[in-house]
Amino acid sequence: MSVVIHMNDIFDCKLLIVDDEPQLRRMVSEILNRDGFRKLVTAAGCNDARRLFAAEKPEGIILDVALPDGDGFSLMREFRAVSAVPVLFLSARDEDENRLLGLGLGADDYIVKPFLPRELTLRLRAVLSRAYFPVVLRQTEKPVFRLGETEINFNSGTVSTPTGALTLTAKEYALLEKLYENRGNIVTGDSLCRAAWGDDLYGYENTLMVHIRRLREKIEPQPSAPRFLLTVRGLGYKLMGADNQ
Amino acid sequence: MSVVIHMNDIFDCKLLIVDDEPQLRRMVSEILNRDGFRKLVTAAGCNDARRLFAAEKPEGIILDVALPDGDGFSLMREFRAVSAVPVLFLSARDEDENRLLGLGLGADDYIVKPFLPRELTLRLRAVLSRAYFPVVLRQTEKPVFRLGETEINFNSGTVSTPTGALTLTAKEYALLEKLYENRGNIVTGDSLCRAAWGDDLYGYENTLMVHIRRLREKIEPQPSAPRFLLTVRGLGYKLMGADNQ
DNA sequence: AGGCAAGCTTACATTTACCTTAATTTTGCA
DNA sequence: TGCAAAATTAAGGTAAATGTAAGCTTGCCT
Repeated sequence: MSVVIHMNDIFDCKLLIVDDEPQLRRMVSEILNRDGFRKLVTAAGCNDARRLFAAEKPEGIILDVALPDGDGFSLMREFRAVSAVPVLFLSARDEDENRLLGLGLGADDYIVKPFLPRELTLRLRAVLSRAYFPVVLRQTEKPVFRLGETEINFNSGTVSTPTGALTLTAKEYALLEKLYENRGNIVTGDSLCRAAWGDDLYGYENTLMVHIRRLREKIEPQPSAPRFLLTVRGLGYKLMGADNQ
Repeated sequence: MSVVIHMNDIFDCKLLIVDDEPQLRRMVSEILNRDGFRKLVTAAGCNDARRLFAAEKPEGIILDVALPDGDGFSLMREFRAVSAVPVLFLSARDEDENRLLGLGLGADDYIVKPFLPRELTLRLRAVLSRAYFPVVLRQTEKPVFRLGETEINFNSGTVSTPTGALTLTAKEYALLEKLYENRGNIVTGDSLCRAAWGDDLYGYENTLMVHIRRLREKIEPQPSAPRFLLTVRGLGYKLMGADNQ
């Protein structure tokens, strides 16, 4: 449980993405956003990056090695001169790999393009965890989510209703978290399964439904007539956002 | 911001699995299916594979090195002569490994049997990602689409009109998505059917019309006099683009 | 004009995806 | 080890989504 809470706080980090290719900027943004990072800032070049670094004070940087108006290595040295912000490099070819290793710049990690979305997220999480471990421990506040009369607290994994407080089980927590991250949007059953059981599950279709049912029993005033956790027949499930979309 | 609710990515790739052992065919199919790949075609030998390659036009191939009526290497050369389809080899023994590496055939990757389910999926995903990088990029964006007063949100699968919000069913979603992807252009009835029912549909002509009608009821202010989802007699249907083309 | 084919509409039948409950198995913990 | 909580499996039920059919309308061609 504590691990989950710890991970959740990593996602609050403000990240600066520096790449000259708009496509790649958008892709990285989408991957990270989809995987839970909410505070993303992008820069197209060194000058942009310097300005945003000063203005936004990001807590993590994803940095392309090759930039049109300079290079990632020297940019990182600048940043490192004034802050210990963790940096994750994106390098286009293996040849950069040697430079990264050899220069001993203190890059926290690097990824060679093309990369798997999952890999980016995993490495970034690792980098941020290492850097902010002591801080993160203290920063255990996560916003409470309201659904009508019921309040969901992801820090404690509890749901408080007018009739009392309940605690979520591990699977319930995982499912609700995934739904919450995509609140307002449809989440496929497949996606939910992966969130709760990982990529390698071989189980009955029904299992997910039973868990959804139990979750509804905890968060819905009337589980049989759900108002917040809706099923979208043929597509998946959807948790209502604050704006009821 | 936008969350991909469909598997609009590498999981949409049609895959051809070539292996002479029925057991292995089934196992690979099950692993891939379980991990999210939905379009799987299997072949028992070279001839089968050739036929299916021509008929199905797979977007990825998993190919056993040893086949009863030929060998995987030459089969791949044939495929590669006419297409850049990514190929993932399954080799029974380590000795094949040297050949794979040495021949420089351009195999995208290979796995030595026996392998972990997870490894197969991961390597395949990597192979497909590399191959379809630009395609995947384009498909991950799902902005909100406006048609006059009505707004279509593909993320939440909802249509909001001046009189309230409606949700799309699975078939309606599939059809509208296809029309949206080709907005401004005519989409044949056949193409729409394939989008909603897959390649193997046996049904009444009428079915599509009924669904189009239902869709119109949700997105058109006046379903009987459509302004956005037009029928093009003898050809198909057309969804108006933002510029009403 | 009139006939024909393509498409529309409506009501009804059927299917399938999902729900529900309960029994069974597994897991976590003392 | 044994108990309690959680997770999974299983079976039967249900309604929304989908499919079917039959009669109707529209546009096109001779």
